[in-house]
Amino acid sequence: MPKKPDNRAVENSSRDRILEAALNEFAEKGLDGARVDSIAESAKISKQLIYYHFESKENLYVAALEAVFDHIRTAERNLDLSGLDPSAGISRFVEFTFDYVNEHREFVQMLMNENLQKAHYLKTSNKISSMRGPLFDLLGRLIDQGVESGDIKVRPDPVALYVTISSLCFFYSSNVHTLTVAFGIDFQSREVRTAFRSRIVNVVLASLASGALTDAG
Amino acid sequence: MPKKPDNRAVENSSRDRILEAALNEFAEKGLDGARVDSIAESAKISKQLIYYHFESKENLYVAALEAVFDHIRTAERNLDLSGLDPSAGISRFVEFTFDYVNEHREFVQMLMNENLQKAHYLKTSNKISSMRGPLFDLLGRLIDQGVESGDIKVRPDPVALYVTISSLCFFYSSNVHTLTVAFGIDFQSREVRTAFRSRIVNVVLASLASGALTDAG
Amino acid sequence: MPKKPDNRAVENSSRDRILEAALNEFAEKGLDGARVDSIAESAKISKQLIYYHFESKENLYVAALEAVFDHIRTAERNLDLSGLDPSAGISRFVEFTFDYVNEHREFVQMLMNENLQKAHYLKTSNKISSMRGPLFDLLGRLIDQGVESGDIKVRPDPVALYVTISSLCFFYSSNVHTLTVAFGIDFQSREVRTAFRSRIVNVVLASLASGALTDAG
Amino acid sequence: MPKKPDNRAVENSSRDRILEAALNEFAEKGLDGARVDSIAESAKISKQLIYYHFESKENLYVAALEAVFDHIRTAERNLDLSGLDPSAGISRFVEFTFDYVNEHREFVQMLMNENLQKAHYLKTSNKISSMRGPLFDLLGRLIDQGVESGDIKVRPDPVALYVTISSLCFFYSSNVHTLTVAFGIDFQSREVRTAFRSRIVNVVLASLASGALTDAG
DNA sequence: TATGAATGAGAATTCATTCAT
DNA sequence: TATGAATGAATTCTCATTCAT
Repeated sequence: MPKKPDNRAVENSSRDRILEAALNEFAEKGLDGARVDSIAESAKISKQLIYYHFESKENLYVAALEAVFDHIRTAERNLDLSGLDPSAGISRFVEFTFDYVNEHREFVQMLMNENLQKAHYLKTSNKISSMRGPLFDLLGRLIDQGVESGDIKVRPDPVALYVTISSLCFFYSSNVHTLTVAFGIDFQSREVRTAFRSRIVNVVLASLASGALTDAG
Repeated sequence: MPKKPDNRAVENSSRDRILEAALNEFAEKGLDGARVDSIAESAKISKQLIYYHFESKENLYVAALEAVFDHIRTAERNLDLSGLDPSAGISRFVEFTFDYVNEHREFVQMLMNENLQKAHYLKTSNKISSMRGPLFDLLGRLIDQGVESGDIKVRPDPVALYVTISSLCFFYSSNVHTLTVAFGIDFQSREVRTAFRSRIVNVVLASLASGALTDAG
Repeated sequence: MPKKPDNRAVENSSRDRILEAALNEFAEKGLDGARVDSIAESAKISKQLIYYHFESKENLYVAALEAVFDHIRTAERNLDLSGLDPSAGISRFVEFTFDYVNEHREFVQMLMNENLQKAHYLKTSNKISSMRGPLFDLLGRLIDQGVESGDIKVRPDPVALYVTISSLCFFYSSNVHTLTVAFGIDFQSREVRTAFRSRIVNVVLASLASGALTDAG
Repeated sequence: MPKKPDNRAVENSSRDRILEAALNEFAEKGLDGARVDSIAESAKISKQLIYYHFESKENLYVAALEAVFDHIRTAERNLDLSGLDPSAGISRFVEFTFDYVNEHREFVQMLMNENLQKAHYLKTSNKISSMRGPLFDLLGRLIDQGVESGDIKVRPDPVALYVTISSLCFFYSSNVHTLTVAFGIDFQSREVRTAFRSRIVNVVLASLASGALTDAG
């Protein structure tokens, strides 16, 4: 007379389901536009359970925000650049960034939401201690390596490099819709994406080579 | 027996005040977050008057969106690059873009809002016929000129160039808050801004020179 | 073609109707027990109008509390003891108090509610500046008069006298229900009430005469 | 094969803790204002256990009400007036009452709550058979004694006497907060309390002596 | 053109209670 | 006896919109 099978692995805990549903809802609609009812519905639990687990809509939003950062951190930590020369390493780095923001629109949307709210909840959260993540340090090491090996002639400012890469990758993802309307080209299509992806790598490498990103500006 | 004085000038002003207040509110809070009450309050008129002039909150949002595009178009039309060689012209172009997005956060915010809503209202509006604006054509002409004069060795894709410039300028403005949190540097300060502004110019010129932005990618 | 008749006098403003309904509801059920829905229903207006006029349930409670104090103050001011000798004046005073608390259960209930909440809202309200009301001063004058005329042998402490009268009158009204259960007598009936009313007068006069209420205790 | 240890002593304690916590909560907040969650928290047990022991919030309220009456009955039964002459006996009686209501605010609060609800649950409870308690009978005997001995000239109505004493003592405790606000005197302080305590004794004795409390009124 | 009063539909949140273990 | 998870039914409050003038 066996008890219920242990299907814990199969059906996520309802807390997890709530968080996942919330993430989608908040990413798409923002804090104000999101509806607790609709989160409950997609998580297939009663609305009240949300309050049981998360206390308030705002708290849930913060939890979703933290989840999104958790995820990207893990992905970043798994990025392995060992064995690549500086230039290849930076290329890989750019590609990783471009792919991540294009495959994880929720992350991009949450970050946009946060910026629209002047980073209000990011500042609040003490779980998102450092927003930079491990990749920034990686970038620093690549620069050091490149300068040492002579591959990089002029040492770029790491922040400038990081922001440049972020700008080029993030904007493509965050502004797909207006770009698509503006140019009548489908920026979500594989072709356009691929073309921009490699151009961005080129732009970054050209900037490094030219010394455009030095500290002095 | 004409009784009503011709107070069109006065009447107009209340409509304008509403639009201005709405623009601020929508830019900061988005369509969902914005409150009609709060718009009425900052415009110092009754809520009803908003409905008299604009019919609905949604309409008012569209009007604000159109106003924002109206404004940038006018600014773009006033940009005079005559007498500048291609490289200087493109530099000026980049600087204009950078300055505009940093001085007109409402524009940036409205565009972010639109992207979060998959450009829903931009697609709808028939007043915002072309989103590209006059500058895109200007850019085309600069490229032609440069290629002809030999200043530009490899003809870049105009869309790629435009998107690159936009990415670098827009992201800086749209993500100021998270950047500030991430790096503990005040990205709104004049110094940091100036440094990034000239670096962006450099990046664009280096990209052009290196042929990173050709059609082929 | 006459417009609607001016029936303002007949049908109270809806704000007044809300306040009246609220007073009844809060008196009977307390702040927590009261239901905004039920207030709206008895006032025959939409629930939302309550928020339009009073902002919150709590605010409405305070308004009701203030109304109740407004009312008793007016009644007190209309009490005319001129021409009565001290003893008759004090008798009249006691009777007035007894009658008021028995005819205005809402007042008694609101005061009980406040005491259960440690006078939280009474302390908050700045409209209920002085809780003592004009009667306390009147009592002081009666005492002075009586002492001067020799009718009152030992000067009583005015606070002690006031509290004694209040105790005897208020308790009868506030505890009618438990008294009725305890003694199987209907304390709300005219007979019982009348009997207690005159006994209370006697008790107060006896206390005064005996010097039981002097300052020293 | 008895496995369960006899932990009745331990088990009991959680039931008692619930009851104690409930009593405090109900006394302070009333039936409507009380929160089951908050009772569970202060009793340091799970909310479910409350339902296990008491079935419903209402039941728990009744249990708390009964507990409060249980307690005062026990205290009353322990009051020993033997060996005191009628006047001293009545004084002691008054003092006991005054002290009890001032030291047991929960009792006072529960009674106020009941009166606000028109004694609804008092009527219901069959455990609180007689609300009068043993003291009322004691009072009757004191009167008989006093009349017989000649100490009391005019036989007072026992109910009138009881209600008079209750009024004076109970009101002081039930209305401490509003009195404190009204007169700017701390009615909870030992000094004020002591002064009122002895004045109340005086008032009662004066009333008895004067015949103010006879049946006829 | 302008407003104060009023409302319907919804939204977040609360809370007593039950379920499964 | 004990608990954490879960829920139905309210309940307060919000907000875009309309009505009457």
